[in-house]
Amino acid sequence: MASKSAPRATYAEIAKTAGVSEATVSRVLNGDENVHPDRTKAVNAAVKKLGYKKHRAASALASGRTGLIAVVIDDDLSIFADPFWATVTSGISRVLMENELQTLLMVTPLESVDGPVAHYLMGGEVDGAIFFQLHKDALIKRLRKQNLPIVITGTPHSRSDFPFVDTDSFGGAHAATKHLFSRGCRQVGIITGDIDTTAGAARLDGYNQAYRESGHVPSKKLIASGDWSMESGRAAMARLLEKAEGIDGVFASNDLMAVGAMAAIEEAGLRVPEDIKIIGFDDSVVAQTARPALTSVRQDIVALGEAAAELMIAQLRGEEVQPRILKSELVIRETT
Amino acid sequence: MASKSAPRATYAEIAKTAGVSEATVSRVLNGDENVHPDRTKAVNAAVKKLGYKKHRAASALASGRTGLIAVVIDDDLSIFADPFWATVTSGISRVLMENELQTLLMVTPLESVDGPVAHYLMGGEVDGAIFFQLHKDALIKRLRKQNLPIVITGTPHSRSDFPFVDTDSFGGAHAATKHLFSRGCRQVGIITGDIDTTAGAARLDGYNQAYRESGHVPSKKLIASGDWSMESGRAAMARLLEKAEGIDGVFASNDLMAVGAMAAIEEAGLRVPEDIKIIGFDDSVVAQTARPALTSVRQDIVALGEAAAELMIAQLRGEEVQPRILKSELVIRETT
DNA sequence: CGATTGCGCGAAACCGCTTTCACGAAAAGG
DNA sequence: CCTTTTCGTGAAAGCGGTTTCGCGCAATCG
Repeated sequence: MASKSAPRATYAEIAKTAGVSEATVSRVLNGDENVHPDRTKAVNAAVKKLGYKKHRAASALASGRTGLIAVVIDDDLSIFADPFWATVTSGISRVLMENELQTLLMVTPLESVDGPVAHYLMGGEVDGAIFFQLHKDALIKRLRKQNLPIVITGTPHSRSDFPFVDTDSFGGAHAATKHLFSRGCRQVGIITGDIDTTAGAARLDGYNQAYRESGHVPSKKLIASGDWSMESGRAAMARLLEKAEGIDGVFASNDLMAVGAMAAIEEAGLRVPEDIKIIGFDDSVVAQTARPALTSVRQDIVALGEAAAELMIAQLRGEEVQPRILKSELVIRETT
Repeated sequence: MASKSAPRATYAEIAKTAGVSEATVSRVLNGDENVHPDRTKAVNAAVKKLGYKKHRAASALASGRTGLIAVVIDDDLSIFADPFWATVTSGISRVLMENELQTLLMVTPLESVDGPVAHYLMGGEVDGAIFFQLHKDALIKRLRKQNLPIVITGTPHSRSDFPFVDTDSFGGAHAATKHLFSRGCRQVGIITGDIDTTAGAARLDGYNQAYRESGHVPSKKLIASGDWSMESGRAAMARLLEKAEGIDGVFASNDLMAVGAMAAIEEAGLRVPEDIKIIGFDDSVVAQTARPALTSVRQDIVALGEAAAELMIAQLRGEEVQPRILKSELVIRETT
């Protein structure tokens, strides 16, 4: 199909022009210490002169290392439309590239432990896999058993020792809630995300903790559950307005729900932030485009991706790795 | 590193259990017609029995086909945070996977014609490349010359015969502008995107065309330029309000600028849609979260990705391909 | 100073699949 | 019935690196 205009250089040529054996070329190109400096120099010179680039497939075949890291999004397409994941991915990609690794993107529900993706991952086609939005971890366990380096983005449900990276949801929610109190709110409600997700649960925990520290007890009436969507935020806020009289502050577990809540408040004839103050989570575009602009908990999403990639690379090097939790930060705008 | 618990099956074993030669196994597995049905059956049975999966690297080395398609985003990380590109990518990924191809993601500025990415692409590491957000096409031309199948997402600047896919920007802008007139607007302005981009120019053209069809001539005062950002939309709208008295409708070339414009209108003490009607482009999340909810031109972004992948696959098959322009559609909400 | 150790290096096997080549058998032609 | 094609097939030569193995040589030891 693709005819190569410039027939790429091979070890054979490098070996010849450098006056060494192919074995030595390989040693130099793979950073083997035990090569005489002179030869190393000769090889490097030949490499540069010939504009040599290693042939991945050949290298992979011989060494078993493909130089490919899969980024697996265990969901259908829609999830990837969330800028969050795209941003994480770009962070991953950058770090991987710097380390001579390529990012293989797989957006697909991981139905079964032996679906096509599973086979792909277990078939040694990649050197490691980074998971987003993991639903069940049966597959992961299998992969782990095969010594496939794994990193999970987001806190996994099971208490297993999977390497993972995540934002400090608890801390962010805690800070947000505290900020609402410090701004004079007395009755602070929360709109939770899907409680089955670890992030949803952690944000609720952070809220509860901050509430207790303020010396009060959060009434059940102040807690309304959503599912991360704008519409669910609007509905949850409507319920709060009805049940929790005197509510004057709301921590929404993500920006989309916060915007929904703002709509509900407006519909009820109240004003943000005068009557009710609002904080979101994620500091996404919608936080910035909302009017009034939404105070939100920012996570450094690119850094999250970078951390994931770094954890992967550490594993590839055979190092032991610890989960990494990234700090979050409150960005104060006009809704508080 | 990764010790394989189950040492994968090879052609040798399949050949033995099927009672044929490795060559025949290869033929069957690659869809060669000239194999006796009996042997084909035997091979397929053996494959299933042994749970065989082809070893990509080996296959790639021998055949020169890697099964990898690069998705190259010629920009820094930030661009990928735009849900637009992520969504396109997910569409691409889905179609590629269905065709046994994998998506290799490369997010990086394509500085030069012989940067690392360029070499990577020219080095036969991938079977094809799909480009986003292409800045200059020197590299593309080179790749094309090497017979590397290429697809560009978005309309390329040069009139070259690159296969590309795009949304009908002209048509969308045209429909949006017409809609504003039909809603009773008399003085319809436009906030353009970056005019140097083909999309920016096409949207302006569509606006002009619709204006002329309405029997009027668009005054220069009604045209303000932005750069796709919310802030630029706000500034552009402020200028329009100042210069173009009587303006009662605005087509913003994307949603972000539309939202910025709405903010400016509100700041000026006017109301949307009563005083000024607004239409955006993209139908992104912000269009849905804006209050009032923004009327916008929707493009089927996933389909755009799918079309890109299909064009790639067609080229891989050696077929001639035509550019593909996808229809856009007006989604009417509360701002018109 | 002979024996042992260790270092640097090349020969060659190998990774798993693809593809060319040539050969025997069956089909077609005379 | 014999020759010429056609068809199906296996043997074997790669594809381009990596890695094991063992050899010569110099440094170290007793």
